[in-house]
Amino acid sequence: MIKPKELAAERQKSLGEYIRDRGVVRIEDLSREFDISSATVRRDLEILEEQGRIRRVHGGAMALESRLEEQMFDDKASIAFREKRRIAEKAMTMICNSETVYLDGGSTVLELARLLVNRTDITVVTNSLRAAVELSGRGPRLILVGGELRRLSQTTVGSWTRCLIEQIHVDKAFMGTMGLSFPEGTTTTDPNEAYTKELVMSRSAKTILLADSGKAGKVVFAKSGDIENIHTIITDKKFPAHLAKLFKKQGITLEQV
Amino acid sequence: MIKPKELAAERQKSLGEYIRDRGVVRIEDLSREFDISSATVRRDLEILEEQGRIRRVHGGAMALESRLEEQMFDDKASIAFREKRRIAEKAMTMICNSETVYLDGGSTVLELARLLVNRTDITVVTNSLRAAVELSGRGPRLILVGGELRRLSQTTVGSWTRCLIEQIHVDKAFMGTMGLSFPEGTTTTDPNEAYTKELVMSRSAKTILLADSGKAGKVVFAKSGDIENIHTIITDKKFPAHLAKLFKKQGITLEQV
DNA sequence: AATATTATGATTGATATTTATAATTTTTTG
DNA sequence: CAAAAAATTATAAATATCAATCATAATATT
Repeated sequence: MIKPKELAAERQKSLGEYIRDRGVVRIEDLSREFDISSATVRRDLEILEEQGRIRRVHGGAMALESRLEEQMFDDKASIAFREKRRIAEKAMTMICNSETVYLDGGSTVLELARLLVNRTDITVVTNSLRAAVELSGRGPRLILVGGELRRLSQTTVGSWTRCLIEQIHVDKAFMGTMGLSFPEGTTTTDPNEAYTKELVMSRSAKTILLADSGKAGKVVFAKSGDIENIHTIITDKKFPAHLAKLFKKQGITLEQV
Repeated sequence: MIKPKELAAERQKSLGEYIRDRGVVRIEDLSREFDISSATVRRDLEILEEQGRIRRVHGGAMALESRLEEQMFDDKASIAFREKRRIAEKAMTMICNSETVYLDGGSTVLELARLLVNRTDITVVTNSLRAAVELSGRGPRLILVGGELRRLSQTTVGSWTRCLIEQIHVDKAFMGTMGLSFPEGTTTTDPNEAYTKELVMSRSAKTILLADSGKAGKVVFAKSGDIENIHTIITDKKFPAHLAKLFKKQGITLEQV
């Protein structure tokens, strides 16, 4: 039985998938597995690298999917996905007709964005590229906040964001966070991101924090918001009681779903 | 079993379906299966590719990945793909080290974006959501222009875009267009989009227009740029000679690839 | 029926792809 | 640190595919 050689383009696709599956492969293996010369493997890898699909290393190639990004955004697989969705569902009920809302970055807020694809009555302002993509096809009127894209969070941050945010006013801002504690408030890893968050909260009538209990008590590098600026926190049942008490004492509405 | 010879158009339809079913086919197989010469197969494939129904590759043809997704945005990316990619490749050679470039919307410019995934030395400013997504993983420093998202083009437009664009200055702006004619210049369907385009061109040292020959002589609703503001036009060989002459007389560099 | 138009298939020089080999670079090992 | 091993790049030859051309067949037009 003579197996007809694969088409070059077809083979390159297969090669890419093969590499994605294994993570790393040596040229020797690819050459044997696909029954092509090492020169051809090299040329294919070169093409795949140009397309940004893989990264070539001495002796072979690596799959090029930033594990960090995957973990951060590998939607359904992430831990606490259920909690996050319930939190997002609760958040949605708080959006009234023809309101203008702000959507921050983070996986919980992204869940909220997904729930808004049929809300054509509202206006969404966001600095989250992922949220924007979710809502780009149909749904709310969508306003993107410009600025430099921060790769890790896939949000626009920095001084450019000011130009637009300073000119708007939203009814409700739905914010994510890395850490939530008392009395530090909300904290995040990147100062630019923190700055943008504070700015948004200052332009919003109400600030609603979406934070699963995993964030409770955590403090990371940069402060992104004062306790006083938060109106509502939506979290899950596992949120520590002592923290809940402290926040309530501050006049914050704390919803546990 | 001898089939009565099909009509050309009919056969092309069958060919298209055959390719969609298999995903990938080589010309040899199509020639045998449909009992036509390889020359005819090639001609048919050329037509099918022009219509954006398949993608031709060396040795055969491939079905397009996700037809549904593409059509969602009224995507013209797959028609005249070859011309568009060649134009984009030419455009890429014009981007020098550590430059800052602007990427407009449109399928040709989107092709250019795809070629920039490994250019970590440059900075890209764009109002195109799709270009942003292409470059969001890795590659150039990426700055998004904020504003209201126009669904059809997937670009941000309108007065919000001003806040950021007015504060920047780019080395080269790579612009798309719906129509290109003389003496009208570039035209597009949406006035907001036209406004944003003009603004960008005023903030760029050089404006490079990426326009396949299908745009030549077309005039649509809103004027998006004067002839005088264009420095270079990159188009394909089929660009009408009389228009080419006129543009060159205006001092515009016209590259036909 | 005569003619023009278009489609097809064969031919061929031009391109593109693959492989093998030699030269160079990088990595490993003693 | 240098020699050996391995991998990459560069080059050239062999092969396969493509695009242009032209003669012929099929179809449409007058």
